[in-house]
Amino acid sequence: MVVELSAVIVAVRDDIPYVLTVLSGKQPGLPSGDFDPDADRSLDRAMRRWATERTGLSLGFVEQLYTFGDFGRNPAAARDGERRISIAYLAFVRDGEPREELDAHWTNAYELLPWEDRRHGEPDVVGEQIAPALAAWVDSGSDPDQRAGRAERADLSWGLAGAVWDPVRVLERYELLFEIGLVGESGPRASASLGATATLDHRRILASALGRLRGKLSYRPVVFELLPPAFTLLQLQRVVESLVGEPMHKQNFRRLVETGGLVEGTGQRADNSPGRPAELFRFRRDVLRERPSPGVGLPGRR
Amino acid sequence: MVVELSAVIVAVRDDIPYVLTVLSGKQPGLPSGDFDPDADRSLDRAMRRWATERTGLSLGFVEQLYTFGDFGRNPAAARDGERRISIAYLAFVRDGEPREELDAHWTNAYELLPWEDRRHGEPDVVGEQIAPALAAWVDSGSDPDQRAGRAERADLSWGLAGAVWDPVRVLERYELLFEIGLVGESGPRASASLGATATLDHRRILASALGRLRGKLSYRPVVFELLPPAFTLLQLQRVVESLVGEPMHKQNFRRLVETGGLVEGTGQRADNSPGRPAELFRFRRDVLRERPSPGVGLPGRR
DNA sequence: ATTACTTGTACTCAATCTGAGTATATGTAA
DNA sequence: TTACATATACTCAGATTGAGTACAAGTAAT
Repeated sequence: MVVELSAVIVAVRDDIPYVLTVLSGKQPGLPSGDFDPDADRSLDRAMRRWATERTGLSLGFVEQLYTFGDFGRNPAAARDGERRISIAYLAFVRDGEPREELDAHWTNAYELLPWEDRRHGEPDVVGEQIAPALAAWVDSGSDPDQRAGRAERADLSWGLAGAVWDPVRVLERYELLFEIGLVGESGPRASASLGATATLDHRRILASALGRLRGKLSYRPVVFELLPPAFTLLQLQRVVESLVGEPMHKQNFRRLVETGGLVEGTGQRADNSPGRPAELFRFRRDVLRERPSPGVGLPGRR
Repeated sequence: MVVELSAVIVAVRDDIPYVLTVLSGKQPGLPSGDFDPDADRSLDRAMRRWATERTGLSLGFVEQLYTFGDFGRNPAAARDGERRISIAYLAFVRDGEPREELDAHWTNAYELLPWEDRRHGEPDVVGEQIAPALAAWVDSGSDPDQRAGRAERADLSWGLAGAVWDPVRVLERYELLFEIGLVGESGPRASASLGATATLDHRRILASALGRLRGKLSYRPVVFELLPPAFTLLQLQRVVESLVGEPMHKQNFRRLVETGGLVEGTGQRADNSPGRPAELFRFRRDVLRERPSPGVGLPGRR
């Protein structure tokens, strides 16, 4: 059995979350490579070494995401009878570093998962294509029980029919679209408004990365690994919003991070801004010992 | 490379969280088996089938935990030059089911990780053995920077020196004990008050399972998978406490789950109790559509 | 029958947190 | 000097939380 490592390397720039992709054939895919147990003593170590060698980037936060091993989902592998499991990692790169490296590019994560960006309201795809397709899928259930089950699943993951939109359920949403045939991992099923496609199930891996990341934001101060050491509160807010995919109340956000002890002002101020110059803040490490799970909480999460 | 599946199968009975263990040689270990890609199309499927066959239990909630592949940590594997990675799963079994099966036993999780049970205050091991050992380790740092780093790590994970005890950081704590040589995965380093040992790094897997489980409790209604369909509020509270390892305020807990819409009363009442009979409640599924992340929140998590 | 004891359930109260604003400050560019 | 843009301070009502007090409804002992 071949064990493969793949990485979702994330950077935020200009309010857009980017993932590092490489071109494999005609489609973009996540950087990945086979794990060689003779070269590295542990998976985590292999991941770090290999990612830095391959991309030239220095990773900040790194976390193992999930191990994928579904031979039914990878048509190519199934055909060749290849046995391959893929261990996915999530890693952050600080803004400033992102640059084109080797054959790698930075791809807007929301180009691959367009329905996840709700900063400017619900994207049109949801109402125009996704919701109708979900409704049809629900109705096509064979008996009332199955239809009820399908309706609940659709409503919960997509926040329909009075249910709440949960930014964290990225994977659930993707899986559902995949199941009803709205997104394919390659081939003709793809439609532009449903996002660019990627090799194999790399979009699925991205979905699980985005979900994990969003969840983590609210109880671990991981955003700061994506920001320069000093930043304005608006910069911080924009990065959070870009990741969570939802807008936040500016004054309350400020209060949250300031009185929450997550940041502290450096005396300096940013100069490049259009309006009144903002004070530069830095992450306040001491918050870790004061609060068990400090994060920038998603709005309305209850 | 051999891919192995292992499972942390959890059940709660009499306010004690149990994990299913099998005897491998002289020590208990988690049930595990090699993954055969020809028998199962996906890892998750393999896990379910294999666990039910092997243990005769029907699993409720199942979630992939982590993939371990550190050849340095498994002395036996290193000696034989064996290349083996292990994909760990967390699974729940409802109370009522737990019974001895085949060669399997239910082991009190806190026998393996005694310092994690703080329901009756901080266990003596912490003050008597762990804290001093940590202090010694901090002091033995080669330079002030290293000592400061060590102190921060020790304080944060163990809630020392004014830091807060975070029930979720189970794995961090175990890793630290392992690093400073206080717990060994086998061999003479073991001391009774530091918990029973288990094969290979199975205690480490258990630690990551307990951490994940504790975290999950607060934002997903997973406890109910461990309880019978109808339960009293005190039963529910005791199960949560046993998993989180901390006591909770009874009246507030009741308010939390009742006004939080997590449960609803069945008209019936329990009869077996010593005092006034309690009403039986059931999980209220509708809460899922009302709130994005309903859980029984850990106390004081902020 | 009464009392002690046990557990369940309702309610209070102050402190804190949250969502949604209004108001004012301090820059740059026309 | 005036727009305009962003930053930051402050208000206020409603909800949530932590910590109790009080009372209800059973069983077992006297």
